[in-house]
Amino acid sequence: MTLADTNSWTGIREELLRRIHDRIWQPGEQIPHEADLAEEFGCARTTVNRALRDLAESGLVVRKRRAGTRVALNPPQRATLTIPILREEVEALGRTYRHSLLERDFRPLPPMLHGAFQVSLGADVLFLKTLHFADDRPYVFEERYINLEAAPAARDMTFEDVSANEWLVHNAPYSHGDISFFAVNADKTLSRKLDASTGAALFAMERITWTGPLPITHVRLIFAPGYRMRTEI
Amino acid sequence: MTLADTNSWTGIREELLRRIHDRIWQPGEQIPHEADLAEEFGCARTTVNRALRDLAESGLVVRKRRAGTRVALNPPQRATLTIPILREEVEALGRTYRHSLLERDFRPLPPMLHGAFQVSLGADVLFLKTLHFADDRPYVFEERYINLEAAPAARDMTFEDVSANEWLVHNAPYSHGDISFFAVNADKTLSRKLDASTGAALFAMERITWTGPLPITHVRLIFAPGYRMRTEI
DNA sequence: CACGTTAATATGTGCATGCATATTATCTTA
DNA sequence: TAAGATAATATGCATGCACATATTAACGTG
Repeated sequence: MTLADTNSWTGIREELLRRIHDRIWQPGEQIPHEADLAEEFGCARTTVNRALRDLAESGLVVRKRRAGTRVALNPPQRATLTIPILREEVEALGRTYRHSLLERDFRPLPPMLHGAFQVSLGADVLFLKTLHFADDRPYVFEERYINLEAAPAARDMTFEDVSANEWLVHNAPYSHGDISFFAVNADKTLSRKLDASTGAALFAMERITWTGPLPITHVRLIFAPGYRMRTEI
Repeated sequence: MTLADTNSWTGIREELLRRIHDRIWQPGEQIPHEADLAEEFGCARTTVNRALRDLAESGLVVRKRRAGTRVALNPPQRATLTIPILREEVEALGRTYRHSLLERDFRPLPPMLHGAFQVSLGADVLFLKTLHFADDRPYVFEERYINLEAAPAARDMTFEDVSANEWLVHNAPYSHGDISFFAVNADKTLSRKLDASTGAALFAMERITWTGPLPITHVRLIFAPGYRMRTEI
């Protein structure tokens, strides 16, 4: 083995990876089963299992009971995005964060969201419009709807000191959510707020979170020109 | 416990999750250690370990040896994107995939990429320009550079039947890579190829993959208007 | 021969245990 | 008292074993 030549599960994973990369095991081909590999490496089956489980998680091998383990035919690229709260993202860049609340009111949910974001009929939601800055330069424009049934305490928050973003993370943890990423053209408002030329292509993210069946918040973040969301695979 | 009231590691994970959501354990607070939890749930420490490891992976708790496990202060949203090869993405939508090769030649690497994509000085790379279709409607515009030192067999491929995308997945597996996502305005070429109005905001992705220290390919994908990349968290 | 039953098999998971390792607290000693 | 050695402790990891479960292959039986 190369580096971790111990019988650690990571070491075994590396060796299995090597065999896949070097085409010793072809894509689609079945690889020896756990017991055989355990014997070959002189370790417990549990250890091999751990390594194989990890490879399966990253999509490189496909496992099925009784059918065995085979090298994935089309290993999907699986990228993990870490989306921190904006303040932390800005501060991690070594810049100073601040935000300014542009609007805050209670209103009925706009019909556009009725499908994805189901609140009680006729109930008002809290609407917030916020501009986030990095070193006094606009960074993100945020529009947010908060379901007061899921986070009643939000009614009394001004969200001037602490951003809704951050407050919700601490006060209304979600169980699951949907995220989507897309591009939008800067309209007049956006171009003014984000210091972009009208029509500029802006990177945007939309997110809905729920706690159980109850929607918590719908937020759309539109990033200033030049923003890139990066990750490693 | 709620649903999986067995002493399975998933059941224990659910219960731990519930306690975090319900603020029984506050953010930043230290939670009981594995041995205690194991005793409480009447299971082996290994099982609790498995559950905690999973929570740590998703960023909800932070673990340190000796220091114990504590609920994360700012649980980062961690989203896993699955990026399949384009053909599979299109076919999964129930549409018919095809692609057409627009350009293919050997050229020196453009200076813009010299930083991120280091090939031998003066070596030519294979440049490909491809348009991907879904049901005969343009779907993605692709510009790709292939390092022939990493994938020499690419020199003899026409990439007319099988896309470079797919061919590389099968023939030049990568060990790691960088991905970034951003927005671009459609210039004249793009708007013509992708059937978009000039200036339209388009979602784009750039990806570099390596095998060890050797760069394999640099690709920029620009999606037709309206594209959204989605995932669940 | 078709079809349902049964057996074989590979992975999935749980348990008890022991040692490894990182980190913190405590105790020495100059 | 400050600094270094040492002990205590919580998590990390490996082992060996047993049983669960999904899936395939083999087998009967009408």
